[in-house]
Amino acid sequence: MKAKITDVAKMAGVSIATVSHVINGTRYVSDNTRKKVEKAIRALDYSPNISARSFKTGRRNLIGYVAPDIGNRFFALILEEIEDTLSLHGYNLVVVNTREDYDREIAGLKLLTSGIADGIIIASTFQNYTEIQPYLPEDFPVVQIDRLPAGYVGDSVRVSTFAAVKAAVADLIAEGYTRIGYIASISRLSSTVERDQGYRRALEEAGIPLDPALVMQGDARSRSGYDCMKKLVDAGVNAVFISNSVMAGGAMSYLDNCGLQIGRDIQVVSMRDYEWHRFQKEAVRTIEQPAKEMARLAAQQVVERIENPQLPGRETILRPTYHKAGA
Amino acid sequence: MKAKITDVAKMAGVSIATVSHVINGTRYVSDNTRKKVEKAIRALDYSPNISARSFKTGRRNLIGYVAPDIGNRFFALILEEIEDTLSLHGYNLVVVNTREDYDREIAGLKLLTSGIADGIIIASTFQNYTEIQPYLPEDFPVVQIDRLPAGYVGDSVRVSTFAAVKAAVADLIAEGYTRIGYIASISRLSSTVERDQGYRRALEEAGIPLDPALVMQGDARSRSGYDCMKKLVDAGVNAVFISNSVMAGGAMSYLDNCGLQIGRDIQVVSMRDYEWHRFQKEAVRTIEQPAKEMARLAAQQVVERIENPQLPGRETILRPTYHKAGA
DNA sequence: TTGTAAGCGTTATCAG
DNA sequence: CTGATAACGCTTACAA
Repeated sequence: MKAKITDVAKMAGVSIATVSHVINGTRYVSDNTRKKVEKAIRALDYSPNISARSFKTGRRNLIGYVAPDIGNRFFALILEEIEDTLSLHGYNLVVVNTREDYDREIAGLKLLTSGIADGIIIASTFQNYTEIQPYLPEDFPVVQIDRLPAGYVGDSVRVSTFAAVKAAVADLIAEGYTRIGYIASISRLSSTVERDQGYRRALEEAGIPLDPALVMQGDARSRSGYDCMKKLVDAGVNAVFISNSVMAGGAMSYLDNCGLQIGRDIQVVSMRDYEWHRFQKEAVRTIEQPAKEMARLAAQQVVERIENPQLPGRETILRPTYHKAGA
Repeated sequence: MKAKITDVAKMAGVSIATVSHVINGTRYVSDNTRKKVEKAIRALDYSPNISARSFKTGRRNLIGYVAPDIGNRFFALILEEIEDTLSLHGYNLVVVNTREDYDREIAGLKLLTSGIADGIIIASTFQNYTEIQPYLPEDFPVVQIDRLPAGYVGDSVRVSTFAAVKAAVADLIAEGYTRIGYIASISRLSSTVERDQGYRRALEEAGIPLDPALVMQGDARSRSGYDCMKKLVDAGVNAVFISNSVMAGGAMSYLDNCGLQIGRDIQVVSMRDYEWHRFQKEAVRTIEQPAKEMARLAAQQVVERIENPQLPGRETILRPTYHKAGA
């Protein structure tokens, strides 16, 4: 039978209050008593019952990470960095993978907010904040990461890609490319919307009419990158902007299959959420998201919010970096 | 203020016991009372306090996943599949990333077993079970995955690669390749040891003496794959066996850099822990690990162990598949 | 410098 | 079929 605080108290000949205070360092205890208590703890191999403690204190030292696709290296990278940062602050990480599914996300939020977690970091699959708000108790510590549902006001960390996308597309135009295709990601996401706008604005400012045939709606998976690229090649593009790394993988796979060489036969600009494999490095132009940085900041932010609920909401916006030579 | 069970009981005009039983379906409740209770629950937007419940029951419905490197796609894949499987059974996943660090692994185990988790799935970085045994309370549900520390007896799920590695190397030999290099992974791991043996045995059975200059000790990271490949090329290999996907990425990167074409200038056989990117597919021979399958089985196994502690220990061994044409 | 005792919100054991 | 009520193990006023 696992030892409890009363056993320690009995053995050390003190009250349970004293034992508790020795453990938590929460009030002065004489050297002598402390030693007796510590000895008893060792002798009994005692460790506090975490469930009892969190029941009593209301804190579980657990943070939830609600991600749309853990299989996507971008979100896996964020996961890793969050875990790392949280462990520094004495928190552990509970992972919920929603697979871009509304119901799974809501179920996850319900669960996490029902007493499982002290706070949540979420990359929501919802477009509007009102759709998840009912499942986030008021004042529950939440940090939105990467994506920002419309109408949300509060803590968030994300990367603003509008300017970088616009500049990259403008750059293509300046070099004489005019038939510039675009493979978009899931349209309801704020991150997608921003990239849409960057693409459109660049064309607009150059006086190039938007050709709907060159805009492909992808679904953020590799397969759709492949399919969209195929259609764009058939439509005769000489350059393309791709909205995320996963689809870029698929798209480049297609280019490779039909012998088109990037940088020579076609220009490719892609968002880069994570490191690329070899081969892909040379000629592809990339807009790199500081994923780790984002994750670290988000983790710090939840912890701060938990430990100081009065803090005003903070919106952190990072900038991506454009690599014309590839990475 | 969040509603509690007493509020519901009061509103429905029943005892808290009845409310509890309605919620948990743990004893018969008349239709009438049930409806009253359910109505009150909705009206008050009540949900049970999970902390109180787990304090009382001693169950937290949380499983720990202790992985050596979440950044490695292999372990990320396993993570994803574990999460998926566990959620089916009503469990959530707590992730601890040890980064192949002894201290982090021990700290993680201490934490998880101290009341955080009901069970643990672990790919240990330790060679011997005796080193972690002190941190795993007797009868604590544990499933070892992928790696099997020496001396461990109990639940485990892994892939046996000895036969496949031996066959693949023998195949190279049969085709006339004799200078076959080997890039090994972290030597203390059971998974590495098995592959070592497969490689050695194949040479042995063909009567080829082992040339130490052709055996490189890697560290499971991409960089070391690159460096080891360089040395092997300098040593004049015409084929190579690589012990994991991550190092294979680095190794192939080197081959690419110096213009050596796989399948023509050099044969490459590699363990394949996860999907490859394009380009790498064609000529590389792979030994594919059923990572997802392994993860699913491990998750099911912890749950079974938790729900039926009497169950005899079960060791599950899966077989990899050899793809001579690549994937 | 330390002890006493009141809860925290459930579940589960009795009784009825 | 339902209700009282005693735990569960800890933290934290309040007392001394």
